[in-house]
Amino acid sequence: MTDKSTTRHQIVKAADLLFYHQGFEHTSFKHIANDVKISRGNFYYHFKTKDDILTAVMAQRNADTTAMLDRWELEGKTPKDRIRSFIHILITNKDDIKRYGCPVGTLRTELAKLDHASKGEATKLLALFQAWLRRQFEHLGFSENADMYALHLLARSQGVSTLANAFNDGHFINQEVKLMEEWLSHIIDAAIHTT
Amino acid sequence: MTDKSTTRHQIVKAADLLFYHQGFEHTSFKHIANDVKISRGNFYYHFKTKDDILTAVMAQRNADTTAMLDRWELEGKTPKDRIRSFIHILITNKDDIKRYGCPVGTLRTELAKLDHASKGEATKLLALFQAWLRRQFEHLGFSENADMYALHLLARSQGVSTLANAFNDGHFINQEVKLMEEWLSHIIDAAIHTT
DNA sequence: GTCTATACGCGGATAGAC
DNA sequence: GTCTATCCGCGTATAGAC
Repeated sequence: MTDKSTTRHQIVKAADLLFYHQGFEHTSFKHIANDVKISRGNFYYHFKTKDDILTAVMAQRNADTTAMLDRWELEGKTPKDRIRSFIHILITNKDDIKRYGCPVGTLRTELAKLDHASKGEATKLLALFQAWLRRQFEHLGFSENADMYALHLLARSQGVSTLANAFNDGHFINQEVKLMEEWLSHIIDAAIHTT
Repeated sequence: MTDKSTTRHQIVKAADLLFYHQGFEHTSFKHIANDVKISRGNFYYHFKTKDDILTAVMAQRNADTTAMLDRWELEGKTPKDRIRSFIHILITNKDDIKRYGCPVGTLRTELAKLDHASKGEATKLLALFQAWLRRQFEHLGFSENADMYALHLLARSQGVSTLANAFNDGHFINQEVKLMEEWLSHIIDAAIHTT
């Protein structure tokens, strides 16, 4: 665990938020410097280039996401509970999603368009969720369809974020979360009745 | 119908593609000028600012989308057929979606982050699809849930585009299109059995 | 470790010749 | 209607004082 009070960490934290809120390319050193309350020149003591900041942001996100998935793994008693933890981040982060969309999806899309060196890291973040979900579905007994279900759920979550942001609609999130939970219950029930 | 051979129209067409492929902010006059093969200065005879170009692009997209929806309306014999036309653009545009995501969704997300004046126009484009889908569901007899179904389908389409782009996965598109068609048949069947 | 001053290039935008 | 030349501000990045 790195010390969270260091200037370096404050830069990473501020940059992460700004990249999420305004986009990576649009965010300048000036923006970050204002938030962290340091001078623009001071930056280059901590990071050589803007891309280096992005690299640090991606590493931090990766660590945070991994920690969150581990936590869900511990807290959820059943795979179904754990998958519901995933579905419910849409509710937990509702306000941010309405305002800025999904932090993972939107940044990845931007970096892909810029053909940025870190776009692979951004995709890894999505893959982290995908692999975790797949494991949960496997534990539910879906050996064959686990991967399909994981991607399906991830896609629905992305779509909900995109539209909730576009129409600034929190009610829609609640509605879709309910549908996802029903879908989850349904495929589990259907599997039981087949065996 | 405006003359498609004019320089003005060529600029709009080139800009539209570049905004889609590389993003609006990242695209410079140089990029567009290279594609259209005119000098940078010549631009300002046709458009006063970069934002003016975007406005023209959005107007063109709006017209094109409206025309496409009208065409689907005529070609589809039943509302179900028409909704399937919507679902199938994912297949039709598969290659572009894999490479660049959904043109409507990704540009809208970018403009929202930039808090750009045209972000409302971009949202209107999504709303065009939404209203059209809602009407189809209403024609199917869903008076109460028509809006929910329209948003649901739109969200799934957005999510599929996002992930197909992230994982560069065309097979996933086929898979999800099939699931959407099954979902459509299912809600129609369920409604019949209730009445 | 943090600051100020500054170099440098790029992108948007203007002026004016042809 | 298209061109070249040019201005200007901003953003990244560097140098060097404190």
